[in-house]
Amino acid sequence: MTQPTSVPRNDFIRDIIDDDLKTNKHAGRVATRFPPEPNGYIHIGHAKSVCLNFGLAAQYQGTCNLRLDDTDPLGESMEYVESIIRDVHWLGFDWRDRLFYASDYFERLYQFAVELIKLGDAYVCDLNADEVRERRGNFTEPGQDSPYRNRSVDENLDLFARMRAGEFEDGSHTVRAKIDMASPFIVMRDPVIYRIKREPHYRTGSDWVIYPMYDFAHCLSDALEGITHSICTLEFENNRPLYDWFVERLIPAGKRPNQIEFARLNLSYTVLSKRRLIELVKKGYVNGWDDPRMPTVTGMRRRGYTPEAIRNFCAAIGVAKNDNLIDVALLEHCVREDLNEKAPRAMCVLNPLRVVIDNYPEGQVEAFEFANHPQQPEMGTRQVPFSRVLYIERDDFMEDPPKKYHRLGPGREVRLRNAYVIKYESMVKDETGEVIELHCTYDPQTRDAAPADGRKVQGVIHWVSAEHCVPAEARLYDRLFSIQDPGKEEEFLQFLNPDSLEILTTCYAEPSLKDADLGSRYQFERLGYFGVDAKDSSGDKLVFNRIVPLRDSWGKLASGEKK
RNA sequence: UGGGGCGUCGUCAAGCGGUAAGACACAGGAUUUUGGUUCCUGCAUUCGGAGGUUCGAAUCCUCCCGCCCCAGCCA
Repeated sequence: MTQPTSVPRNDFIRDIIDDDLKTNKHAGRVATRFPPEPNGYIHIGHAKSVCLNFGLAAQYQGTCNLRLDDTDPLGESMEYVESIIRDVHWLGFDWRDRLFYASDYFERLYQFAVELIKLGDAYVCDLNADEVRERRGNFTEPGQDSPYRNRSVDENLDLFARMRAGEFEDGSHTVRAKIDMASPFIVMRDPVIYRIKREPHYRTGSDWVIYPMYDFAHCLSDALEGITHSICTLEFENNRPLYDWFVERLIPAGKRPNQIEFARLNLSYTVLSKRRLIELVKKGYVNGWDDPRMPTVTGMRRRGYTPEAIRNFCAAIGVAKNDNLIDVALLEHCVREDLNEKAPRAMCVLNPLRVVIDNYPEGQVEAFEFANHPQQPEMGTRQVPFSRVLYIERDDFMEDPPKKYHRLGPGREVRLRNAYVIKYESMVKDETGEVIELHCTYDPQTRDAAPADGRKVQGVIHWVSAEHCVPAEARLYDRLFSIQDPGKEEEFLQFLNPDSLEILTTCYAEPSLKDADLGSRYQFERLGYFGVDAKDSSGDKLVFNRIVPLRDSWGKLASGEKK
């Protein structure tokens, strides 16, 4: 597995690390970690964190662990763990043997809590959740001490052991850190560090009925793994005093990790809230976590995005502390930039219109050899048959074309890509008045040359031989949400774009695509980009996903008209 | 409302007292057998606002304004 060279800009974090290195704070080490909770699939927002953490480690010749932060059994599963492992690998990062689970630390975390109790810094509280909330105070008023706050160490130790042994009901007791009920940091008002929860854990089963809370588990897990820089998102800034509080009490100086926060990714027209993505999947608005409309890593993979493109995107957006709403156009730019270079070209007709070349010999077939890429001859060539009857894109003909339209219409000429210039002769309509067939003539001299008389033919359209083309299943997707920032809206489902419905249609591809390498990507000239996805293909059918959505609707995409 | 953060082009983002990088987007133009690509060109006299310090301020000070986060036994 290659470690990507493109890392996000991360100046302010680099400054911190450089400073720590200078003062020899962590004995010259740089150790980071990517710590997702396995309660969903990772998305483009996680990718930013992955690139940052692994990128920083690579930049400083340090290490980056993959840690599953599985301290709340509710909603966590092995399926999610496996998806995370797969997706981080796919993105191009390698943690070698540094795969960890917070759940592997349950015993050690328990011992840390015992130690904290012995220090007199934690106690067992008999208040239930409602009672705790009532006594927490609010932004302007301090909270009140729990009546159980001053139990003896021995009593606390005994109670905690009995919590672990399952003697108490769920929610009846907690272990709380004894800090300050009047702290302006709400999180410091005697936070719960252990709760009773009879929920089977996907890894530890029913071994435990008590589970550590994030604030307690995370910092200590970092310390246990020797993490030096624990990078998380901005909303944890308020938790940093608590992070430090635990670490200062339980971890020797010199081995204490530091938390650094950066702004999470927000993408226009995209929902990145895990809670909401789960809702989209569970309620069936999409076909699953890997639906090409999902902003998940696996969804983007099925849509034809490349790991390189995603990494470049993460590098391009930078890392800072400003709240942001990145224009999805930047993501699409990165995808285009990468695919433009590596995607072989092909022709395909989505909405066919039959064209008969009247002066082309009946039964004749020419096998043209086309370059797979206009700028990269090393990508080779392919054979494409040309014959008397072709299909062209319906939008490439207009009965009454506007001024700037330079494709086919009455009295017009157009070039068939890589082949001849053809001239319109007549059209055939059905009883409803719809054009169902065009008759044209071709100019045999124009195969690899401009018209001899110097006349200009501006339009170039794609085509496929009716007799030889292969039908394929095309899946067309538009963006899921219609407003720029659905992530900010409570009722985000009402902003589902009606045009985002999966469109299944038959397209007609050139025959060379029958042997297409499923899983690879093609750019369909004059159509935009499509990916070919192996996972969803059946038999010898081809499945195309639109990779880069153009701004407008599908109709405009095919016609490509400006304004 | 108390606290924690953040405010530089439409969107991101450099800048760290010496006179506003870059990217995307957008607008022109050139090349082009993809209306693609590529290639030029343009795009913040100004850094949330107002004062102040200084020869000099986006950078330092003061006040004000705006946005985000925190009152889960979620992470």
